[in-house]
Amino acid sequence: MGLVEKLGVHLEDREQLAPVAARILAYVILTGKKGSTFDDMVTILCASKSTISTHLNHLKDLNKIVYFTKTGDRKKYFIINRDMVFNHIDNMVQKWKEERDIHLELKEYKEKINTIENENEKFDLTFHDDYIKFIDGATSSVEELRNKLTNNKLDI
Amino acid sequence: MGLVEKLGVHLEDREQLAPVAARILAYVILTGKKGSTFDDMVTILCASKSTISTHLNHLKDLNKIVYFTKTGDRKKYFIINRDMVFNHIDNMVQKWKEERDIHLELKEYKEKINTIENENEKFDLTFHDDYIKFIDGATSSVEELRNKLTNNKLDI
DNA sequence: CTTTTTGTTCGGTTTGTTCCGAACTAATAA
DNA sequence: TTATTAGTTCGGAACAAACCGAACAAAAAG
Repeated sequence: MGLVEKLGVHLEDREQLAPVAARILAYVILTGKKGSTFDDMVTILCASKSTISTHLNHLKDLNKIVYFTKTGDRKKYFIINRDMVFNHIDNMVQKWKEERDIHLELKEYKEKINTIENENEKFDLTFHDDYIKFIDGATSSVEELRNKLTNNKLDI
Repeated sequence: MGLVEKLGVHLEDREQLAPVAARILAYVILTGKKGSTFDDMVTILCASKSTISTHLNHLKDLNKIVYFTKTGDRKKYFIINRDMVFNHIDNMVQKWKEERDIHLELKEYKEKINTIENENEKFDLTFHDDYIKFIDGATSSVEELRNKLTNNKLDI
């Protein structure tokens, strides 16, 4: 499946995962609700058991995947965590918040310097204001969207 | 300056830069419009000339920084590119577009499988629909915001 | 024409990441 | 009890990234 590779490359970048970890996630997404087992992944992704084990636990720790079991079957069937979309949004918003705090801190620092510095070396603060304005707008619109998605989910 | 470190750590993560490259960007941001020179950075960031040279050129290639010169002075004075906010937004939107395409491709693939698979193994497509809906909403609101910021800039 | 300033380029070391194999565990099956 | 299944843990190999120092270049200054 070329799709595993294509999606894998994308996830590697977006989720900051090691190559095999990204392939696992891609494969789990492509396999869907019937679930993928440890052995499937060892075979299909051509990776060692230790590598699969490590990354699988890592992905579980990151809440990217969950698993179900079948009675009388010791295997774990891994599927993506349906909350991944929401976690993704929440992480994004969280990072924006941190970014906003840093810009506020920078602005504060520069304002302090500005009071003692001579006129033509004064800092231009519009950069930080623009950024903060952007973050505020982006955050509120994305959060609004998140709520809309939550409501849609409840409708089903 | 602890702020260089704090901002540096943040930029390292957000812009995917090497430690020293992120410190350079942080220092340039904190120095403001009076500009930072090559030698300033070698001294203050405690890095070798080769390291500063490489990363400085890299940041220039990435359009993160620009420089001005003074007549009768060979030094280059580096400042951040004022378009960094817009480039950041554009990159984000670009990545979202790529993500959207992948979700469409995945959905297409799963729809094809669904026609031949038995009922209880059918793929659930709402995941991709949710994601695409999220990306569309996020993109349009962020682009609207971008336009607002552009207009504000013209007002000055 | 030699020295200084302002960098660049190259080779190598250090550091960190990613993956593998081999040995292990814990549970079930024979 | 022994074998098999389903994984985990550890040590290290292979590779990649980040940084440094030394040698070099190009322009201006002395």
